[in-house]
Amino acid sequence: MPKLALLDGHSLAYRAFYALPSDLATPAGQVTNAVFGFTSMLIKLLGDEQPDAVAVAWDLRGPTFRSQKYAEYKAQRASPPDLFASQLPLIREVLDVMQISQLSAPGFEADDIIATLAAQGRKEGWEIVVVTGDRDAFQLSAPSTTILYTRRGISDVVEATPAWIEERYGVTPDKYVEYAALRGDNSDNLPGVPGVGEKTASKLLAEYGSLDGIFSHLDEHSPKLRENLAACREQVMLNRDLMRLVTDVSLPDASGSTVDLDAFSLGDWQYDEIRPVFDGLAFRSLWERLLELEGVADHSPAGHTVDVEVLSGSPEAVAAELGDAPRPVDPVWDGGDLIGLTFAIDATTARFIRLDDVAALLSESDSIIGHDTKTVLRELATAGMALPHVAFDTALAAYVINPAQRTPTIEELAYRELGASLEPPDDAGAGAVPQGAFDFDGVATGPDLDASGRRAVTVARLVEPLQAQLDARGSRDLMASIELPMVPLLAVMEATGIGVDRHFLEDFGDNLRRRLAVLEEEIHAAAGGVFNINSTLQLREVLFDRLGLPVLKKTPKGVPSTDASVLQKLRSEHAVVDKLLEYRELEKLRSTYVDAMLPLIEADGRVRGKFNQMAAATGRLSQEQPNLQNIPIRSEEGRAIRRAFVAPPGSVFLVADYSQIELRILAHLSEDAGLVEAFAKDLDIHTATAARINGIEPDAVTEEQRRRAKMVNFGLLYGMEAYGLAQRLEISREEAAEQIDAYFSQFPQVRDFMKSIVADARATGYTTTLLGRRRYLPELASSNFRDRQMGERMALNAPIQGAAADIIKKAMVELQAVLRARGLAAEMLLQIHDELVLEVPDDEFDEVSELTRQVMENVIELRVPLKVDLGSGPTLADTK
DNA sequence: TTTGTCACG
DNA sequence: ACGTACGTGACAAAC
Repeated sequence: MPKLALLDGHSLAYRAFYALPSDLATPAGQVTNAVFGFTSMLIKLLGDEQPDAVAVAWDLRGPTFRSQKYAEYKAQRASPPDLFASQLPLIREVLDVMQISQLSAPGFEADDIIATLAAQGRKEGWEIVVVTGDRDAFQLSAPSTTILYTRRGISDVVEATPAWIEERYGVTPDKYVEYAALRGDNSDNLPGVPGVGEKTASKLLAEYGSLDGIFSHLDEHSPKLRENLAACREQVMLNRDLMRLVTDVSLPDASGSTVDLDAFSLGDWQYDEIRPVFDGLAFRSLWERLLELEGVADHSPAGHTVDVEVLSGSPEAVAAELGDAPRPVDPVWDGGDLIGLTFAIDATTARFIRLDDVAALLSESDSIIGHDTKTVLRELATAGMALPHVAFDTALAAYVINPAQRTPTIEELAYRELGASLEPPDDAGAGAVPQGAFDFDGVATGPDLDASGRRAVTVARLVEPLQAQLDARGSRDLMASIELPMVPLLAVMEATGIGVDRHFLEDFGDNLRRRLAVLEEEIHAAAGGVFNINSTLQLREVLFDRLGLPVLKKTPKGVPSTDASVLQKLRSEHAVVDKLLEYRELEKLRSTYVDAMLPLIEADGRVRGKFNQMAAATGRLSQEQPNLQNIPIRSEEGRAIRRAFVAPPGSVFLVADYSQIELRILAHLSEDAGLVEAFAKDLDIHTATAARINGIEPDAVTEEQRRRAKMVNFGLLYGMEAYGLAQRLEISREEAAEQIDAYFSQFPQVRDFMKSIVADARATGYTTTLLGRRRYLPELASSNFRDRQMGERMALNAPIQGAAADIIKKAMVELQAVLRARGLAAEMLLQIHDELVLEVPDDEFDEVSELTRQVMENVIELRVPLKVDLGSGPTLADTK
């Protein structure tokens, strides 16, 4: 028996609207609670009831036969809130894209349409399921017609069978209308008989069988009831007529009096059309539920079961089966160790290769594709194995496509790009496991190889759509010639690490602790009591309440700040402030650079941080555990930490840093004559800037003038305003504004460039670097002034900081190629944004120094020369 | 997990 | 009246 599901659109949408929170919304701010709830109910219905055909009936605005018969019908109803009305077109869109028929008829309500279709369907041998939040539909209940009634919310659905209705209301479905007519319906503005509620109505109907029976035996009722019934007779009869659903509504596309119910059959869903609609509504979980419905596997690109075999045999035989590179791989981990790689063979097959055999399978002439390949390559490098090229990396591609987003997992990417639901790995034992992996009871256990195979296959499928997006953004080259070659290089750098003098660090830590103990005691004495100096809460109390120092600045939360800029200004107010500044400095060194570093030193005396290639929105690298990009250098005390980083005997550190690379990029991009000339002449840029701002000769520039010009120069790169400059220079806002005005009048092309950068970013929604790296700036379109201003500053900075990142990455790739081509043993260890640190054997020093400078200075041709300063020494403290 | 602070470019 | 210079990672405290 075919099954037809009939839905009351408004009724269900309304239930959803009030059942779900109105903060359910798309990122763009469209509230979607009704759409979500409706769609959720629809998907549940499709799964639970498995109907063959579905139709949704809608009420139309305007008069109905009911309102014409009875002007008060639903007259008390307020018009629905805008938030609800605005969602109805979205529900219709969802239904349209799912090819579900929608019906309405002028002068009738959705219920009438449903009653008509149900009556016809029953005649034609369909099983009917009516889904509604309106009790009027109970009159349709029959053995072959189930009413799914949403009692409350969207999940409390009851199957209103004839038995259930009789049990609940004491009447059979065919008497329900008369029962309801007696009782009335407040929501439809139909008054019932006073004194007649649920109990009396069902009792009367049970006794007299019908309204006619009740009214023809009026004398048998109690005087009060008799009076009320008599008075309401007209109203009750009217109620009955209005509540009785019409079963012969003439519907559009009807041939004669009947509709082709087969036309409501569910069609083949076009997932590529449905997905954008669900994506637009941010319906991620609903999309996944949709995919889980029966019949979906055939349409789901990565939903195939991937057959994974644990391959044994000679590496040559495996290589033959794997075919030509590049090879899609997924790493298999067990307890933190890489135990092998799964290679995708085709759309339904993959092979797991143990790590021991991988070595014979992958050489420097091979290439792989994968998701976050650096993690794998680092392990291979650590094991001393040759590293293959990386032909594509899906995680890295996602980063280049949009560097502001958190790096997606392979599952997220599969969902986003392929509309494929990729099951996360099962718990141990669920899928195929590596051969020989058994637990104590002899049950196979270990990493899920099926899941690994699915990931490897998915990686291969993702290349094309991601590459297309890279192409569309003009980022193909950036990806191919910079980001991808960086992967094996960074893997080697991570595996190499840097030498640390543990004993020096421990001694330095002891020294710090002694001095901190003294300072702590002195600070407690000055404060008149013991407190935790590291607690800003407690320190605030001491400084501003107990000692009564003035509050100069507040934190974003509105409480007094105790940061270094505040303490600096309070030095003259109280002797404890100097001690606090010193305490803070030493405590930072102790906690972050001594105590945190010591446990990271590995057995061979080196620390191995991880470079993050997909973190910074500008294209920079970052580093963690430990982060060696922020080792102190500015203060004398902090610089001492650098003595802990040591080159092995027979080698030295070579430090090569770009001089003023960001200002040079600004000169190049703005083509400002003054700036370009200053760099062409290799002048001290801050002195030259000061000379021009002040209209004097460079020789006449004072220290203070240079300091101010330097601040202006740096501030420019960040979209500084007068307020910020004033704060940093500790001058008045007016003076700061004058400095900035003077700068822009001397360097007018810089001003024009900055204006055009922001204008372009506003027009396109993104910025682009010299080498094709995009950064999207949705903040520029924000309705919030502060966010918009932030967006403008980011727009100014991103092309400059990003270009610098592009340039040094390109230099690293080229330098590595040259070093390896020449068979040199020198290794890159660190990249600190505009600086490279290499470890160079003494006998290679001259050659590597010259190569490094050559490569870095000539990696790209700008309107101004790139300049590299070199330093070297046995520790990082003495490389200047 | 968030906040405040501070190290770097 | 607000907040006020870009980009990171790490620590300690406090929730």
